[in-house]
Amino acid sequence: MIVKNDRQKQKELTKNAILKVAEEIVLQEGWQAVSIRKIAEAIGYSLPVVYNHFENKDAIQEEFVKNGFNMLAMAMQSTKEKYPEPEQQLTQMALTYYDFAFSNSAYYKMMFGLGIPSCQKANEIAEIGNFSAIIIEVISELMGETDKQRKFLKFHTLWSILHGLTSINMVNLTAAPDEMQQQILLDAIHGFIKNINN
Amino acid sequence: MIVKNDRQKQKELTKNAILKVAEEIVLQEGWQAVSIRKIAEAIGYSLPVVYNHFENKDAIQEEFVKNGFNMLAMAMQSTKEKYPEPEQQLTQMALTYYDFAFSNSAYYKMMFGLGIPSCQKANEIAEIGNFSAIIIEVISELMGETDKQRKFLKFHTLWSILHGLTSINMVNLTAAPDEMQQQILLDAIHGFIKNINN
DNA sequence: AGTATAAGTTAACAGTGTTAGCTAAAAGAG
DNA sequence: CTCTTTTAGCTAACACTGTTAACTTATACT
Repeated sequence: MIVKNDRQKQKELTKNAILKVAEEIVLQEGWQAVSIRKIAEAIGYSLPVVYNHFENKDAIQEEFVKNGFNMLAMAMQSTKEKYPEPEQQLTQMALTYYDFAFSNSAYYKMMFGLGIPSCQKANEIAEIGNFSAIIIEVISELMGETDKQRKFLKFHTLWSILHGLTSINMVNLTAAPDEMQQQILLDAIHGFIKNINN
Repeated sequence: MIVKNDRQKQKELTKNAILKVAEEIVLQEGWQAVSIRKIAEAIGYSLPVVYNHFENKDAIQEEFVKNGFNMLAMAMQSTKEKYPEPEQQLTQMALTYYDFAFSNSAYYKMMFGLGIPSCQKANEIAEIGNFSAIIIEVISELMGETDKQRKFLKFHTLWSILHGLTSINMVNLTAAPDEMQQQILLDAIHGFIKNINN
């Protein structure tokens, strides 16, 4: 029925409204500042209405994690298409990764916060699979062999390097100067590519 | 006075008691399960007494971060002393790092949680300096030159690799099989050492 | 028009970090 | 040994948090 569609449409609308207002708070004050009450007030409904669209607060966070991985995957895919050579692609994609993390640090923190609630379910998030696939594709072109497991291993190594650099700078543990950071990243990627067939 | 010493002694005693009970909760249920009320009840005092020893909850967490870095530094130093060759030392120290992170994951999460509260003050924590020094020492021996900045750069790269591997496995994002993980780590360290003079 | 279903409400439960204000005990001075 | 000052500790409260039960109102269907 048309009426039923209207209902569903309305439901999606308020669901989007919830995510939108949540994002505003996340970007301005971080995830810890998001509360169900703030969301409810902002969308003009009473508190329990939020629970009609999300089972709990963690479910909202999960949406941000998925969204974040999609954004990251799109950014890297777009960078990849700008360069012809795999080596160049990978290097530039690494810079894109780093850039994404700091331009969208609120998202990045939610995606990788070690206290992530859905820790067990993290490997079930499809969006991460898409992200992985994009990188593995480039790695494949750089590697002579085609052993799936070795490609996955190399992907895992690369991702670790990227995330490690990013997160250590993010918590500002070493306070490396700004101009040094890109150098470190390029140094690490260079080493990775040089060693990709070992 | 002796009396004054007794007072101070008592104060330190309850401060240690607070940290001890906090650690118990952290190890069993994680940091998010720690509450000031639980601590107060466990040490047999009323709630505000905790605030006589720590300015706020974040101050307690900071203690864990410091402690964690000391434990990690000691473990790596101890491993280092077991091997004569720098290359061997670095490889084994990497394994120790990884092992520490998963044997003391509650500590590790507090040390590196991206939502770390004292984010700005993180570079002021002296314990991190000690930890850095131990690794930089080994790197120095592996590097021909002695440019301080380049050594720091290499240290930063290595730490990023270690932390990246660790934390990505910790949030279980890729679900790499267990036997693969050590291989990845060794692969990455091998690449790092091979490239250390580039 | 009357009934079943869904939407939205208020109010409460069980927590959280943090602080103001009071009381009881110990320390220092006369 | 008493009196005053300092300190230790307490109760109670504030302003929040996520989550849920129970009730009301409005919509849809027979």
